[in-house]
Amino acid sequence: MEYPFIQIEQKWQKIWQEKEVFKTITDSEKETYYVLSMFPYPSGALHMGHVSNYSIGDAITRYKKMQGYNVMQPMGYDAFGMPAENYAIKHNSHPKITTEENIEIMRGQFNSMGFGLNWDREVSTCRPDYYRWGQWFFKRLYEEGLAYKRKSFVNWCEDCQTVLANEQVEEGNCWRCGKVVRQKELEQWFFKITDYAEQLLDFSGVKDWPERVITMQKNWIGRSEGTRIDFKLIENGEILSVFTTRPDTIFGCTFMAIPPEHPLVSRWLKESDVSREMQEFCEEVMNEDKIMRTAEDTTKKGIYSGRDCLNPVNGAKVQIWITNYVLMDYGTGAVMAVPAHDQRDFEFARKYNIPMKIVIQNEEQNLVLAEMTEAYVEPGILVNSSQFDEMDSVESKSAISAWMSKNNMGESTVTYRLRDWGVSRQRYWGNPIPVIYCQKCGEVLVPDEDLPVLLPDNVQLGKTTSNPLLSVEEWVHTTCPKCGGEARRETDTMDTFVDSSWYYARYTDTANTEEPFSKAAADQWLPVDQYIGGIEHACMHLLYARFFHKFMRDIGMVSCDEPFARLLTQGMVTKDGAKMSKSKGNVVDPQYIIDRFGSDTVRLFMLFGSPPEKDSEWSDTGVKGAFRFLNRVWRIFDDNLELIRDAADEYNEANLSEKVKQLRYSTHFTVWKVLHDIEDRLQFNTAIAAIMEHLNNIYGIGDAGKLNQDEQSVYAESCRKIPQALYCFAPHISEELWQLTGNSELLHEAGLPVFEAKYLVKDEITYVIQIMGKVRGKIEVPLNTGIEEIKAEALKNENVQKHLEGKTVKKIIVVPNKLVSIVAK
RNA sequence: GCGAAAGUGGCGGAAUGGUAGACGCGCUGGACUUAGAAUCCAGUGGGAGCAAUCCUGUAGGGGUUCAAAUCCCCUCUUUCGCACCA
Repeated sequence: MEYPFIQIEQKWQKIWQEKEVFKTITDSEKETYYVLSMFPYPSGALHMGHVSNYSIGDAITRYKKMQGYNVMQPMGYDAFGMPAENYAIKHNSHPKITTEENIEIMRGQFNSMGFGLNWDREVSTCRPDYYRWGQWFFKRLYEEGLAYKRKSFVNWCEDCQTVLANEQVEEGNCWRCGKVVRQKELEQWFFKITDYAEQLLDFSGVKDWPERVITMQKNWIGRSEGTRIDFKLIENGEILSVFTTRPDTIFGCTFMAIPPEHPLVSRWLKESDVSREMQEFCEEVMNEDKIMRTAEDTTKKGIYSGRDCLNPVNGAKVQIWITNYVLMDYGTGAVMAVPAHDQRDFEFARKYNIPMKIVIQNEEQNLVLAEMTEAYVEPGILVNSSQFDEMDSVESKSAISAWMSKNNMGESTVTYRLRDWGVSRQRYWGNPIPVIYCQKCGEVLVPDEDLPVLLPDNVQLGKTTSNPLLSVEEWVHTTCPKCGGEARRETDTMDTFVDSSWYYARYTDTANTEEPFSKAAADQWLPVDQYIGGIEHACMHLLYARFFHKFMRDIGMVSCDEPFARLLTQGMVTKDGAKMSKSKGNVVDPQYIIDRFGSDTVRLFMLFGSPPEKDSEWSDTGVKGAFRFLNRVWRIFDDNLELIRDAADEYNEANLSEKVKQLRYSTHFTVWKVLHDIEDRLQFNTAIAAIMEHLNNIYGIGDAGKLNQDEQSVYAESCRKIPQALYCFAPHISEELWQLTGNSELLHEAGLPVFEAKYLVKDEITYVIQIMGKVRGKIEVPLNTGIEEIKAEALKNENVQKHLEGKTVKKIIVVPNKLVSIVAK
């Protein structure tokens, strides 16, 4: 017989809803706790990854509820984005319709899982009441000088007349028509996240983030101290700046390397005397994959631009080469090449017969150009460097920088790998950028009272050239808010990362129609106490959200420095060792599993399978195992209900058998273990394992009816603790059993289970005896036995004596309550 | 290529310097049953042995330590990210 999970789950979901258990309490004296799982893209159905992720959030929510916190666990939808638009183009539908349909389905699935979500606070980024405030934020960023426009390259398919995302480019070709993708320069909007680079490197405001996420973000930001050096073009004296971390090698600079994207190059390409080879070279390099281009083992190539500049320190003439190994996005987009002391420059110079010059000598002073097979990149002594000769190269860096600064040749500077955040998207299904272009007034922001700029419904998807919104003539044509004259709307929409950069704050005050959220609501709830989501967001989403948060703080909207106090990066759900995906055909539909085994079983399996931050492997038989366990729990209660419900709390210690005393130890140990694993380690799999082990111990007692009355009390207690211990992982069955055993309050009101420390104390301690690191025996000694006595006891052990024969004991190490290690030779 | 992490039985995993393999799956044997399913009990890294016990074993190689899955170095493999996927 299977336990009646369908009735039980429906019953409790209804009760939680009717009693509004998971609504936040207003004006509460209780301390708040904000649990947030990354909101899903409404793809149409929950997948196992969602179920796994949200089971973690719900377990934490229920734990904190039991602890008495005023908990908020909201849910919403990251509803803008490319998939909905692509789907609409393919199926000739509208993203608004399909998205809302999908949201309906997903909400139903969330409810059938019984998650304790605060549905009053649902957000969906594609609804005007949400995206209105995204536009509002764009304006505030603009006003603070943190939103600006500049030219930038995009993937462009000439055939489809459209901009392609990186994932739509397959081996350099368009995913739809297969034609080659080119780089096209467009005016684009950027957020100046680099202004916050220094603050984003500071993680002192977070309480508990995985060290690896912090490391990844630090590397992503990539702070680098160095020197800006200004070279002058010979032809017109124009300044070409480079950034270098090796100013000590400046006297060894023999050429200049710049990428084809460099503004100087675009200018030269337009001049009449430009060579065909140079044009072709630039074209070719610009369309190469950027990751491959910077790869160390990629063949370096370049072409002499025909222009030269002057090395400011010695007036040497330096050729300017256009190359494939320098990126426009980093530093100043130009590199002073010192082939003798940089490996990439070395390879390049050898290939094109560019001269080299040694300016740093090794300790033996025996570096000779002709014999070098690779660049000398180690520190050394400066040579051929004028007044800096004989200086230590490391020390010379600051000296040379200072000297150049004094003589207006450059200065010390800090550069970041982090680039400004390009937010322009030439797509329909996104948040319109609230800017109007007027012939007279130029770039004008849409006034706050006119927000939101509504996304028009009647767009011609897939049939337009370039930007979809351009097809809606009546929408594009508008009047200038300043002069009332004819004007056009910006037709770019915003990156969906903008929407997800502040949603956590909107949840605190979703009903607000005057502002994104009130300061009071934000102060009550922020920062998010526990944020849960995938590691794949380590650099982008999490960094963008931190940037937004710091900006919101700077304009007085929030008080704290960080959006997410604690972060848990959960693993993905795999099957047959691979990520579940339609293309691999290894997708398991959660709904089917919920219908067959119930939400409690699915949750229990997902949480038991692996620790939350690791990937978990789906297993059909494993799910049955989780189901079997819940049935075993149910059966113990079903078989012994009167006994468990009615047994007296008090009992006479003298009448307990050793076996029952061990059961009592198991009860209290299990409670301790569950609390410890959740509270201190967020490791649910071992907490669940402990409950399973305890249940095995209960089964080990056999027929409870045969126990004496005092023993039955202990037995009853061992069962009564289970609903409280299991509540976070399998809440429905736990509530049912709790009620069946005579309790009228709900489990979150009952609070966390308690254990008694006195029952965790064992009077005999087992010591493992090691000789030279190998286990040779075990001894049982009474608690608090002295160290000398333990040593003596260990040496008496028969097997130990056997292994000590012919050896001398040099040292005995005693680790209290654990082991004795004997060193003998 | 660069950055980050992971690698333990047939499988998911436990142990974060101190008895490797808790717990679950699977498998094997037994009980119950006309039979099957379900359930319950027992066993289960590999090797030797009747047994006590011994040897071996945490991707591979080296090191630190009385003691290493755990710390350090090198190699290999897998996963995530690389800025227009969310």
